[in-house]
Amino acid sequence: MGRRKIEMKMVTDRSCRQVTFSKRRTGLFKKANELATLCAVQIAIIVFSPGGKPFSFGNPGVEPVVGRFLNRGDEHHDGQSEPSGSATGRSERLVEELNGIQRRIQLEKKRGEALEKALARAKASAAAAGGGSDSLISRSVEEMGMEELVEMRRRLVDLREQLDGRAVEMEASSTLLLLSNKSESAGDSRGGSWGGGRRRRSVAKWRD
Amino acid sequence: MGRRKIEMKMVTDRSCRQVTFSKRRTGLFKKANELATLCAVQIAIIVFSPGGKPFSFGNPGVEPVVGRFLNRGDEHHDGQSEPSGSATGRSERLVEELNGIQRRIQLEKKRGEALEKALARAKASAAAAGGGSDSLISRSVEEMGMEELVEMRRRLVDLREQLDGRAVEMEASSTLLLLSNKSESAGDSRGGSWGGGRRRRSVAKWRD
DNA sequence: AGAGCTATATATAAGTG
DNA sequence: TCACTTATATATAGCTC
Repeated sequence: MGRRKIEMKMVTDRSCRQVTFSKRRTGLFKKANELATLCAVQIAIIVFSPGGKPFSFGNPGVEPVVGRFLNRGDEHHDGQSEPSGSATGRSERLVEELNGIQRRIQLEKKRGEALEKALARAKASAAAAGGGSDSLISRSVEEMGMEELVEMRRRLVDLREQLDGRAVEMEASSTLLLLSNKSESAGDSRGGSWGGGRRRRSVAKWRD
Repeated sequence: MGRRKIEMKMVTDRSCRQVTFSKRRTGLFKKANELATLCAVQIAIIVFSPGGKPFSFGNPGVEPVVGRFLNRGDEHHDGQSEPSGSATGRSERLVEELNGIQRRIQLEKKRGEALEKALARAKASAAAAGGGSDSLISRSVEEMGMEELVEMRRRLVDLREQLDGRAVEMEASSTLLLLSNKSESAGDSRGGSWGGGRRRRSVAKWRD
């Protein structure tokens, strides 16, 4: 969206990263505000700057939205509201978190597919331009293969780095989630047929 | 940003509003993902659809970010504090599943980046044109590269399929786990599929 | 619903003061 | 580091299937 296209990789330069963060944070909040305005919905965004400073946006505020998400009431909205006393709140929240993860997977999948298509087109294009010789294509493919090998190696290294620390975070939060859930009675009646191995969507409670 | 400029007022038509919500929510999450990637920051978004259904995005997850915000927020905080504890066997498994999914997301992301690079290279190579190439030597390398590509793609496609099934499985299984939390029995074990619903594809624990 | 498809509206990477 | 500008890259409104 600027003079040049940038790679979706962490900006290495601290200064540039800070600038990018500020600009994009502004843009993100603006988008969130538009979404809230156009669709009259509750939304909350929490983001920590590279320096660790917290920034937030919320309609009508961060706490009401987070609270609602965490199932602590505040259902002052027209839509459906949790049956009071429901013990499935946390479960549903976890499910939504999982759904969120699933959506991210879908996003990445889409991106991958788009890239594959583009790659295919590029190769076809190169083939057409190359006339009778396939040397160009061969060279491209060859380089790509080499590139892949290098990338794969780097990928593994990066991956391990990213996982360290993240796994810890995930573990802590997830554990808290589960432990806190334990103290409640789950007495939900809908689950009668769970043991039978019903597959797919069972907890759909919202209409979207 | 479309064919026509729209007023920043609530979209009156319910149907249009829903469509707008879906599109913009997708765009917002995408932006958030980019921000998180480019600047390596923690971010969480929670939004309720017009119908009241919750959607969320989080890097590394909603819970970690919200928790950090609530506990150490410089701007807001409601004094919420979570008790800490150790993981149980069951939660450990769930945590591992979550971590696994997170790892896969990272892999997908990396894959996209790699393909993107390859694409750029292919284009550049094709554009540069004129490059002579000897069929003798590069032939073998070419074939190797080709095989490499084909093989890698196959594996990636497999991974994608697994991820899709896995995510769905996680959703159902987690819900089952939590709902039947008090009945208990746990048992489990690493290898098997969960309680009831398995899918045809047995998910091989990472390694390939 | 949900997946494309443009024509436009916006966001924003660099550049400039 | 900020405030602005500007050339490009993206997002998306309205449609179609």
